[in-house]
Amino acid sequence: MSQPSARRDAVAGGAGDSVAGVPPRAQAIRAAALELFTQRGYQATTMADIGAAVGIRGPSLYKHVSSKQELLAQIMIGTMDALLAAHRTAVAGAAGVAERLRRATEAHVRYHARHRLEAFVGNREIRSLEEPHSTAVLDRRDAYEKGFRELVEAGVAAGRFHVASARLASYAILDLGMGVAVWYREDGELTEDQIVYQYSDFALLLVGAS
Amino acid sequence: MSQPSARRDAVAGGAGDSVAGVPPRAQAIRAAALELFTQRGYQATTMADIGAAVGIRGPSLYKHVSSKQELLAQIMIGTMDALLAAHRTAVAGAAGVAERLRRATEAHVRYHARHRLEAFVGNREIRSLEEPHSTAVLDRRDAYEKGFRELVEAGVAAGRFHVASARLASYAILDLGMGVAVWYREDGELTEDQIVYQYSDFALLLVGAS
DNA sequence: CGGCCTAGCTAATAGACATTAGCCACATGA
DNA sequence: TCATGTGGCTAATGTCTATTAGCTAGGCCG
Repeated sequence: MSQPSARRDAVAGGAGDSVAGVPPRAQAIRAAALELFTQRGYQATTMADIGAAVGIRGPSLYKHVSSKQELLAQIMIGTMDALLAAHRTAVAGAAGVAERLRRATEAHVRYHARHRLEAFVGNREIRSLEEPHSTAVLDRRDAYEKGFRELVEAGVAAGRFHVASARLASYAILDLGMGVAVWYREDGELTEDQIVYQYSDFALLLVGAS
Repeated sequence: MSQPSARRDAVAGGAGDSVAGVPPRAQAIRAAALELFTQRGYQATTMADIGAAVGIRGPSLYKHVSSKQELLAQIMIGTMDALLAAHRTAVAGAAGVAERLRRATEAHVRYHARHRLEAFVGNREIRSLEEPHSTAVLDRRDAYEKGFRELVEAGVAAGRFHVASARLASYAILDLGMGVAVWYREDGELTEDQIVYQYSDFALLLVGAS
């Protein structure tokens, strides 16, 4: 396998990051909601729980956010946008289809490790989203999957990759990353970089990169 | 890669199968619950929904099952037992560590395709389980993961596999199968066998089988 | 025929929970 | 000093839901 990309910091934009113009209290609420949604799930998390996590009562939350559903929607749409942005940045300016796939996989896996809460909730709570948020997220998800599939197809067309089904290979690579969000821990036995590079190697193996 | 195993039918025991001694109405209820839990999630599914799916009212369900929680627990524990049994059957009597890993992966992926509802719910609703069911399922899940990890470790010890981390490789293989339960459809463009064999090849590639 | 079990029903029970209403303390700035 | 906006609180409100109670029709066994 070729060398991993040297760019290790191209992933940002998670729901916990501070955003200009958004009051800090609202940020803290979003962060607490993210944590609780991850641990208990959206439906099992009450507004009182979220309030308690930031030291206030449930009803007081409405001074900062408009509804529980909006909290979820912001997390999920923000996550998909960050993921799409990371993908585009990773792929841009990479030479050759194998290098592009490597970079895309690195960004994918890195995002799922570094923002595992967002990614976890993003993957599991689509059913809890109401319209129009639901389609907003599904559209972005489809676009993201399409990006990977086209990368694989381009490699096949160029004779550099060898797969029975481009769709199957891209699903496999995406599923690998999503798994990371489930089990990754910052204090685990493997560092983020180790996982990112291993999984990128896996991706190139899967597509039979020559 | 070597030839896929010829055994294509060693996976059974899903929650929808008829089981001796369990009245048919209870079976139908379990099947309906499984479908609804998959589509909407456990919490979002009401007893009235499940009742409607079998043509009766919510409270009438209690003539057949003892609680909503018991419905979930039976699905999840039954699923894990079936998965463990399929794994043991697949591995038993296989010659060589690569063949054992291939068979185990085949069984894993085949179960997740053929019983995608059970597998889907089994993966996503652990948080909805109450004790002692929760630990019952987690214990089985750990045992299952351990089975794969030991397979990979045995291959490494025998000098047949080459991985940086046996744990990472086994997580990757397991995650691949779980992904199948999310997107697999019987009428999709790929048959169950195509997916099973492709993914088994992927597994052997991932561990660098020689 | 007549009792009884099965499996359904509707009505009550009891508790959550998101969200709204209305009140109050306090800081800030004129 | 005082008017005002902010951000908290408690107390409704209205709805939803699992589960239990109590009733009934109908089939099966004597």
